[in-house]
Amino acid sequence: MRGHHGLTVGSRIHSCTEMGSEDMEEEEEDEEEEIGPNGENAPKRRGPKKKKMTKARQERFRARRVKANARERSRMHGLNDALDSLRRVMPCYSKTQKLSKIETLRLARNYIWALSEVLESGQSTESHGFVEMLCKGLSQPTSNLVAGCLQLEQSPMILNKLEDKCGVPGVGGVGGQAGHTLSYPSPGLPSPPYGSLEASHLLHMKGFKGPVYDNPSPNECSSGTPPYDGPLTPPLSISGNFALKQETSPHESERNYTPHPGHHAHYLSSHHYPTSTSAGLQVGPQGHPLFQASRYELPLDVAFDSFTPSHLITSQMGTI
DNA sequence: TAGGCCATCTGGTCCT
DNA sequence: AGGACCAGATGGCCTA
Repeated sequence: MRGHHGLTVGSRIHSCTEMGSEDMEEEEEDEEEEIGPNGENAPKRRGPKKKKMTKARQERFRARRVKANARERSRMHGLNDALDSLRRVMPCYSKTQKLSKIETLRLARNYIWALSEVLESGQSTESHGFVEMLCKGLSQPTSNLVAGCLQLEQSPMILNKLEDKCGVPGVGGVGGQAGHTLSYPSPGLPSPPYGSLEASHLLHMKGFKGPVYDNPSPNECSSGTPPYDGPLTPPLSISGNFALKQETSPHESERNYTPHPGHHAHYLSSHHYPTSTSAGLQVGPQGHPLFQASRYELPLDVAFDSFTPSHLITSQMGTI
């Protein structure tokens, strides 16, 4: 069984300190008589004798450990690079305000799920359901971010649609209870600082030919991962491949997810969304999670334009 | 100060 | 034997 650990914290720490100490050299080579739980002599330990930890062995062990640490580090860096690549093709991408790892994975899952639904059932990417799918299971700040990106990109008509469906006002033009109002001079087109679009994101809007990698990691190339060069391929069996029920795992529900403060660390303080309820993320008839946010703010460089479902779909399916 | 997130170290396990 | 992968532990950073 891979990854199973029988060691307790104490024993591990103990073994660590032991390994690092000079006492290792004094490790007994002779086999002691072990006493069993009932006082009887326990059978002598079988297997190869524990080799004496000489200075040389200790040094070799240390060198091996250092090498292993370096490998592990670069492995994790590769993993993080891959995660970053994933972030870049997510509905919302911000260089300064990165989604956490877990939120990135959740959003990715939802994104695939939502796009699959679009392809299978022809559901509109601007529909309420699409937003719901995207936000399902995400923390409130993240779902707000995603929904906010969507809102920024969508027309007032969509906002109205959401209003109608949710029975709550859209985020864009409603005065917040807290006195913070996010208003857009021209709907769909953000005013500065939202105008700080990155070139890669502009591509989403004009003839997008697939996800853009700003700076492909050498690790990804070397790791044998082929660069993305085609349209997203929906799963053949959507219902079968995805847990459409979107059940929250016991672990997840136990977590009682709390928004990470950092998620809005760099947001504009003047752009808050109104509070609706603090009931948590509940997608459904009772309302869209977007509007249950206690607060919503956008990061300065949020790539709201990268989330343009219709652009994405049409560009990846139609223009290729 | 508590809690969330992250990077790193570490030892165990599996695989080549 | 050595590398990859995994998960636990730990400490740092940040924010409410």
